[in-house]
Amino acid sequence: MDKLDKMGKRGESQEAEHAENKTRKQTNRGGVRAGAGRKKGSGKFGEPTKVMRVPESKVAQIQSWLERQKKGEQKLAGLLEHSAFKVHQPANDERVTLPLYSHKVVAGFPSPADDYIETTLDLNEKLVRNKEATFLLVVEGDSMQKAGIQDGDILVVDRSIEPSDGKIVIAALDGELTVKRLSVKSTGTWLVPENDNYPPILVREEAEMVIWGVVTATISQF
Amino acid sequence: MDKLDKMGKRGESQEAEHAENKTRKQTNRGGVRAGAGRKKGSGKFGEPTKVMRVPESKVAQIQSWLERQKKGEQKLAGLLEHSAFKVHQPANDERVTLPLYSHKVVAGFPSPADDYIETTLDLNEKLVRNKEATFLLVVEGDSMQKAGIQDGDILVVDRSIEPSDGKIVIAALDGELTVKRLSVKSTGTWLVPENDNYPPILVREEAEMVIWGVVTATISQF
DNA sequence: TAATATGAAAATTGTAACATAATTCAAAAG
DNA sequence: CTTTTGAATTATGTTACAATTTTCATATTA
Repeated sequence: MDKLDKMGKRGESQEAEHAENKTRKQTNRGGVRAGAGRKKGSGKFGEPTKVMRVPESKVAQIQSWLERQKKGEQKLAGLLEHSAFKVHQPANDERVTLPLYSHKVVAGFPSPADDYIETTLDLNEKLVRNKEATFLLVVEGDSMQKAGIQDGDILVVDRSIEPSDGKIVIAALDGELTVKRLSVKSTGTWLVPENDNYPPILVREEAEMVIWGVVTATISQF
Repeated sequence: MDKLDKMGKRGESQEAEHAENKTRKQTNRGGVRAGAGRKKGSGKFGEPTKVMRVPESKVAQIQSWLERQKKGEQKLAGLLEHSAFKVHQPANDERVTLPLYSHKVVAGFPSPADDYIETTLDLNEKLVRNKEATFLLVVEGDSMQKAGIQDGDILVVDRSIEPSDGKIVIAALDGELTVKRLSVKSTGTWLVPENDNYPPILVREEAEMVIWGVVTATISQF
């Protein structure tokens, strides 16, 4: 209704103008100009779009996902900028050191005496080489069980380490996060679980894989 | 019906002359029949579809996701793999050093970039509850492999926690230091390895066992 | 009679097309 | 100089359409 009304109004006014201005076109504003008109990429997606056919039941999910992707990309961009391979020395103001006992030394001695303290260790320093490029993730699933990565573990992920063959990586494959061992072979790039119940995943050319970082440690809490 | 059709067929040559078939094309095969044509739901999605406009860069991901959704029900294992991360409980500590990302699985369409910074976490605070009573040990051997404790791991041991049934403990049994799961049964006290290649150890009355502490975490570095 | 081939009907599917809607900016108006 | 105007241009949701696929009663063949 509204739309129809607008159309009608526009048509009317044009007719009126036409009548008053004796057959002269009234285009004395706007018009053909270089740079006129809406800018490309000014839509809500910021890029060209395509129409695609999807099952009815999935429409809402996809729309929701696209919304979240939009917001998330901004945050991810910020993260990438922020942790772009800059080495930063961790402040040692709150340095916590713990006694590290050597298994060999204490073997045969049933009491924990201070004499057997081999060294002291700060867990942050031990586990975090590059503070600005490191983040933590919690694992769900057992696909890396043989590598000692268990369900519920906290992974220490270093974004400044170059992903290479044999490294355990956090990979976003077609938008889904997984932890797998990266295998770069002549047969292609593979994401290999360390659990016989799971098959290796071939990263196809058309797939979109983003490596978030390399896993440097895993922490299991009991 | 059958008979009528047959009659029609037989009168084929006369169809042009006699208008028995009223507006029927002179089709002698196929044609309007109850149950003719493609069945509903026979498409690749098995349900009605809609067209929607999406950003070009997301087309491949959505298609890939739809593919996996389709055959997703078949492999539960694969499904679990895809949601390899869960939300981690935020630490209630004020002090923060490392970002802890969480991966929320939203309505089956996970978005790795959505609200992924859950909190920040200090590893020392996360792993050490009682600093004065905590020490670290380096593991030798694989007797606790199934518990995720590997050779070379760093164990976080808390001496202030009361050893009890089911806890993983550092025990000095007759002068030999081991890490085992403590099992207190009616049959006696046992030190149980988590590796089928090692037998449980019965702690005899006359044996001298000293529990050094309870293992609260294990750290594997790659 | 049984098995195979045929082709129209019905549904699917990818993409083009269309109608608004939203945005932009130079020129006109104040 | 500031505000208003409106054509130009792109974006967006939906419909339309042509090509494809599937189905099955019937015709044809064996």
